[in-house]
Amino acid sequence: MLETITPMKTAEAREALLESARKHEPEKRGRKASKEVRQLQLIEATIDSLAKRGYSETTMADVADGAGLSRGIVNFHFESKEKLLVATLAYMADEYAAHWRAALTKAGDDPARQLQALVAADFDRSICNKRKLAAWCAFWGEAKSRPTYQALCGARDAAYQKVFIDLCATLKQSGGYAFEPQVMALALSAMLEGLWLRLMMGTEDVTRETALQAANEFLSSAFPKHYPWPTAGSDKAA
Amino acid sequence: MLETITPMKTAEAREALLESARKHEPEKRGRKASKEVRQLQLIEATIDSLAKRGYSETTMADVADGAGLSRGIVNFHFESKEKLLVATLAYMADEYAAHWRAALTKAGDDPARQLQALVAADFDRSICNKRKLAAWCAFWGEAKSRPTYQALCGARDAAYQKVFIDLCATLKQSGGYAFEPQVMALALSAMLEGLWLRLMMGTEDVTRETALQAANEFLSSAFPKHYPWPTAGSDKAA
DNA sequence: CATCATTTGTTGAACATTCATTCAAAATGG
DNA sequence: CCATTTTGAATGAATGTTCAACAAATGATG
Repeated sequence: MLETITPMKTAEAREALLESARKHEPEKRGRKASKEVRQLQLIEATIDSLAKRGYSETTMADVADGAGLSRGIVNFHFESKEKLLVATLAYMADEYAAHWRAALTKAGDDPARQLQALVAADFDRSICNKRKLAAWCAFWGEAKSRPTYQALCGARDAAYQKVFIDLCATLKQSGGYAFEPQVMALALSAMLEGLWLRLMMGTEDVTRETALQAANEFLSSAFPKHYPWPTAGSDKAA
Repeated sequence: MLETITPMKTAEAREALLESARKHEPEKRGRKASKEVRQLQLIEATIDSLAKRGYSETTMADVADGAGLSRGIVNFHFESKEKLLVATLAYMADEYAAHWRAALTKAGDDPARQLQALVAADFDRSICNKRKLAAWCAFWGEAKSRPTYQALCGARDAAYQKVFIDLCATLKQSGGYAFEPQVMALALSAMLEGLWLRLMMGTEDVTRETALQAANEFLSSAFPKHYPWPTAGSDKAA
């Protein structure tokens, strides 16, 4: 009955919703804009549910409730639960890709800066928060037995792996390192994902800052000429 | 708290039971297996189902069918589906811990050998195969919203993290490295888990051998004095 | 050893619940 | 007034659990 805007969940979700709405619809055309906004609203509610209840406990009813809408609405905007989840994963993959590319562009032309920027981007607040990480992990857990998820998660990796390999090869040239670029790139990207996993679990006292620190120590170890260790002069409290 | 029937047997006795459990008896039904064997049989069937269908699609009926038994049997040996899954995770965690400790013991007293042995153990065939990795990942995906899973997965990490830290600290001493042991240990363990994730996905051409190679390159980068790079003479297949 | 009683393990159908989907009706907006 | 969107109850399928009956092992008794 009351059509007042239902209170958006987190400020974060609201921000993402509005930003995406602007991005996808530069010139709002009434009905269509409303439709897209509603879809994003449902996708955000899906991420919330995945983070809060896990994949296996995420229900259509919970998504609809989370969005403050009625039960049947999801099957109207998305044909089925399966398609809603695929759309959610695609949304997160797109968001990640955009963030990743932006970081790469912003880093300029120096390969060393580029690599560091890509690593740091993985731990940016907008990408790396418990809510999104939990959703990613929920999909990972199902990816093995779902080709569609596997493809979307795989696309996330494969496209970036080549850039990592090229950067490793370039730095190897200029630094005279002994590693194999392909192998080192695999180790690097695996470590980034592993740190995400650790952050998601959240059992230990691993924070975004700690994780980024670990990633940077990896860079200093693998590319000492490009990322020199901080000198003893700086503080190093345990 | 939930101390289900987890017989702390020796590795040999456990292996014998497992072998009996894996055996598929085409003979007529009837009780011809001890309680422990039947439980292991059901746990193995659960791992199969998790690997084949994923967590959310794993049903009691599928587990029973996979074990070649009737529908109601699981609720007899395990009280509920939830407890079956907890027992399965506990079983895998125990198996991993035993394998890990055995590798550490077998490595002798040299810290460098110990660390390398622990890394290599993670990619041993008995532990690191698609079936088990898929099951692990299925639990990871649900761990965020399930304290019990989180505790069991967390125990897997926390106990070993300290050993990693100590080994890193020791090697730092003898090698004069600049890293912070805690941070390097985090990077190392995260990379190992990330490689597992990559292996599980199985999209790229990442094999157990490739993954181990990446882990060893990490060791060579972080501890160059202890794990020197292979000279140009050795093979380096792409 | 034979027979019976008891415990233990197993079955499969019945039951209750949860949940995705459908759809007719109502609401909304142009 | 028409097209579009939303609602909420109805529906049917899937699934975890229960349970009464049954079968096999074990033990007791003569």
